[in-house]
Amino acid sequence: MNKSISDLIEEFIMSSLDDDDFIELSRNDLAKFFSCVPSQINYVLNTRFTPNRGFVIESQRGGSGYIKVIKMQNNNNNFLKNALELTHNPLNLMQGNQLVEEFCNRQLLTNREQALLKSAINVKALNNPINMDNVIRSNILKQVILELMKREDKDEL
Amino acid sequence: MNKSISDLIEEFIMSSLDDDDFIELSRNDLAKFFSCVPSQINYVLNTRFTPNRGFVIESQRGGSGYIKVIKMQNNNNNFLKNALELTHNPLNLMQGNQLVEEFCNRQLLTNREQALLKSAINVKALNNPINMDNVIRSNILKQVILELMKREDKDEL
DNA sequence: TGTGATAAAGGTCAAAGATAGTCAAAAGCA
DNA sequence: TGCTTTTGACTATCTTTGACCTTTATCACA
Repeated sequence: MNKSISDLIEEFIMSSLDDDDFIELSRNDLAKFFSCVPSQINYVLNTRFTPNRGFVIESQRGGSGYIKVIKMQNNNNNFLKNALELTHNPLNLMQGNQLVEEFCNRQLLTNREQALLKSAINVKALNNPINMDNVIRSNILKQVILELMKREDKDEL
Repeated sequence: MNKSISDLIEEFIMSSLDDDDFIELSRNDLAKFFSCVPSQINYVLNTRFTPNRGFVIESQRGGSGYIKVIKMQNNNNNFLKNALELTHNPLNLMQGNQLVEEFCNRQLLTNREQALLKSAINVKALNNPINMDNVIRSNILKQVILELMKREDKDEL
């Protein structure tokens, strides 16, 4: 696959996080390194290092400013509760997929289950005449989360 | 018989799939290569690389977008083929659940997967203002079936 | 020492660019 | 004449870019 600059920046940050729970970076330097405009760094952070995927961003402006990308800890109980909160609002395809991926990362779903659920919430599945995709998607995920909470520690995965 | 451009495009994609289970291609490049309009690629994909013939298409728009043509592994399973037929019509809750149970009986889904999918198609999940539940339910199951046909694995993590 | 100006970060948002999808009319052909 | 193929206008989605905005550290200087 032809990788976009955003993909490369994502990989770079991701691999920097291999060893540590967080990294601190300079938006301007990173932009220079990848020969892109600084705001593209924000684009990557906003679309790829989201809470749904288990990341938190902290930053400071001004002289000696920085951006800190933090990998969240694995506490699945809170995670399920938070996830349930998320389903109170409509979720677009990307947000829905990210949530499912995060379930998988946290070993709450197998890869196969991940793939099946992504199919269940994809555009073709939910395509409907009144454009309620995002609402239905979050309803579906809410029910799935409730099911997961119900079964937790009943099955061994 | 005189071959149409669509036939040639079909052959090209087909032979690209000889060695691999999937290929990724650029709609615009392929259209340029065959000196046709981009939408003709969609025509070929829609008429020749259908689920019935054992293919699934995935794609992404925007910068560094792509089209992925995937050879299904499991498309000889007659039960799955029949199930796919069923999803061409709306399915009510009972019919949907029965279908999922039948998958489980035939060892195409684990018990956990069964429970998750039943959650995904239950009344609360699909509740929507214009009562299209049954249509959406069958769309969801169609996508799940295609995913199952695509995969040959039983389970893993 | 307090403070206000300035420079050096990072943030936001919308436009432009790059792909792919849809649909129906036109063209071709059996 | 009726089905299949070809075309292109319009739409949807993702990425890249840049102008403009906000925040903060620091330094000059009263």
